[in-house]
Amino acid sequence: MNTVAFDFSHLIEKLVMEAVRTVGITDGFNADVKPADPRFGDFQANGILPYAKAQKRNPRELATAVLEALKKNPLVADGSITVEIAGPGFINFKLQPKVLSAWLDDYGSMAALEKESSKLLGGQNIVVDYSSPNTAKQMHVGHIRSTVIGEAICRLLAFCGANVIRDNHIGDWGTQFGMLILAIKTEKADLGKIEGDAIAELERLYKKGSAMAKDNESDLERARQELVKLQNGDPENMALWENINAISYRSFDEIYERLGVHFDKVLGESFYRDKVDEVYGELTESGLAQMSDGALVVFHEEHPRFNTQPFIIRKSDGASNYATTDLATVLYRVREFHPSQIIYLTDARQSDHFEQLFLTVKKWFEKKNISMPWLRHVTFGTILGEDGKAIKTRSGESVKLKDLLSEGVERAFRIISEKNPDLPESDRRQIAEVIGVNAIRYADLMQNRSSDYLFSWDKLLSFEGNTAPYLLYAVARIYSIFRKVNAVPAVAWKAAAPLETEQELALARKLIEFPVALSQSLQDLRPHFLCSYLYELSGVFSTFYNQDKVNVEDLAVRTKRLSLCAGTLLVLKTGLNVLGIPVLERM
RNA sequence: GUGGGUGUAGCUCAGUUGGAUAGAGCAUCUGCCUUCUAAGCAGAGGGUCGUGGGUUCGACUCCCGCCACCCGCGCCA
Repeated sequence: MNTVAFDFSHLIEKLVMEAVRTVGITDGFNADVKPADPRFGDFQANGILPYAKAQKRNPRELATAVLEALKKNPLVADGSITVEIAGPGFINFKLQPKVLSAWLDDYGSMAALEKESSKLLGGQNIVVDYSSPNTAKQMHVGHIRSTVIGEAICRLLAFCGANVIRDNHIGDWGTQFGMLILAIKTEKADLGKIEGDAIAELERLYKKGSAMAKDNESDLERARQELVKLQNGDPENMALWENINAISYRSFDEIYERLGVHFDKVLGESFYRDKVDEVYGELTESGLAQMSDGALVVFHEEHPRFNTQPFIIRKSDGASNYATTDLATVLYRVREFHPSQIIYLTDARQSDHFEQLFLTVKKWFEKKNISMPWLRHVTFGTILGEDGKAIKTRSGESVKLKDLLSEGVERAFRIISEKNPDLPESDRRQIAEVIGVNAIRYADLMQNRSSDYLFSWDKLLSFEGNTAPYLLYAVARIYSIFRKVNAVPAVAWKAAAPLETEQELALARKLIEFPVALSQSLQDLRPHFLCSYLYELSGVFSTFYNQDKVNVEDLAVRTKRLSLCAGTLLVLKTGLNVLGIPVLERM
């Protein structure tokens, strides 16, 4: 049985709202509770000021009235929470040490944290469409964001109680196959007998086919023919296509394995190829789509741009495109998974496409009386090269994801070997794998996803400051403490001395903010809020670690500090797990 | 042309939706390893928040104008 609230900002908001009601305010009031600067308290309610302004009342007087009402609340009356007014009318709240330790006791296990957090989304089905590489090409640095941010969002949603369907919408049915098959046939390449890196060989063949088609009109025509044959189910080309996909999937899985990413559904665009006729039919029949220059398109009359900028759902040559399969995919997902939300992770350049898609689906579903899930386009910025321009897929210069990960692991291995030469090499290799891969992952997660970022080896592989190694280091030091005292990490607040030192209190106060950071990340699906929180928590822990020795003679003090360590470990582990990052017991 | 994004310390970035003295990391400088892992800790310097107006008790945050860069805009995904 829990003795204190999980999310104190909610609790305090409730207190304020109750107090406000007793002074006669019934509506139009927003408590606006947020974590406070430690100088002022643990939380602050700023809502008095805007309300007083709107009502033309004196904020200080109003705050005083609310304060008097707050004092009647049992938690304030018994001294668990102290309240005061500051400045023009801020209300500051400070939690007493016993309340902090009560929280740490109530929520001292991952199960307890997850149980509370899962109330946020309570079992709704959410489809997340992320990663989505194209077959016949290697995953490159540009795929990091969708994959890593997408995975973190899936884990965040799942931790907050959603039933997440991870769907990798592979690009396996595009125009690239005509040129690729052309090159394969020209070289008489045997896909079953490629030596070495098969996916790299496919990529070479694709580039060759692409160059052939570009230089020579008849080759371009041949490529088109190969594509048509494939789309008509020609056995030879189908066999090639299946082989190409098998090779591609193997290379994707290598990356996903390293990143710990596992999909529930891997339905490529090809999966929808027999479902597009229904889309043409329904959109035409319902009057949403019309012919224009030989193509089937959707205009949105009420929209200032999409009234003239078409959403092309069938090309003039009769072939389907991205828009078609996306429409068919929404319908399939709604029928199959009954989601409350469908979330797409792609870079921001596709905003128009998704806006048009969502508008079209909305009207389509209204006509067909299908309930509309919340369609969300979660965008992220572009990864830029040194020249400030987007790293291009076909430039041949793009950094392969595989190489990036290997470089990260290599660098990590050198550092570990230098810092900790006594560890056996196999241990150092394992540790390096976790640190290298997750330094890269974290570098992507820790910044606000909407901005572009400059690709730089040093940045992605940095091991200092706000990085995964810093967080993992804090975790490793906690494990080390428990090894030293020969105990397993667990909280034991009943036997602990009261929280006392500045560092102990600062750490406890940081720990109880976990639910706030979690909700903040969830609200806009921005993992960087959680990263910032975990980084700050690690910083507060490091200060505590340097100031307050844990392994001391006084048993009650030692128990308290060990409990703080266990609590910190728990929150770090849980938070990192939400981000998709495993922890290490030593490094 | 039009729509969107970005602009905060030398560099790379945060800034919880209008709150209290704008914060980190890197780089520079000063201290701290016989004591639980120094990938760490304590501290110093470094800012006209692109720019000009406006709104108000209060603006990096909201509104308007301007500048710079990036991206999208009919058969790629």
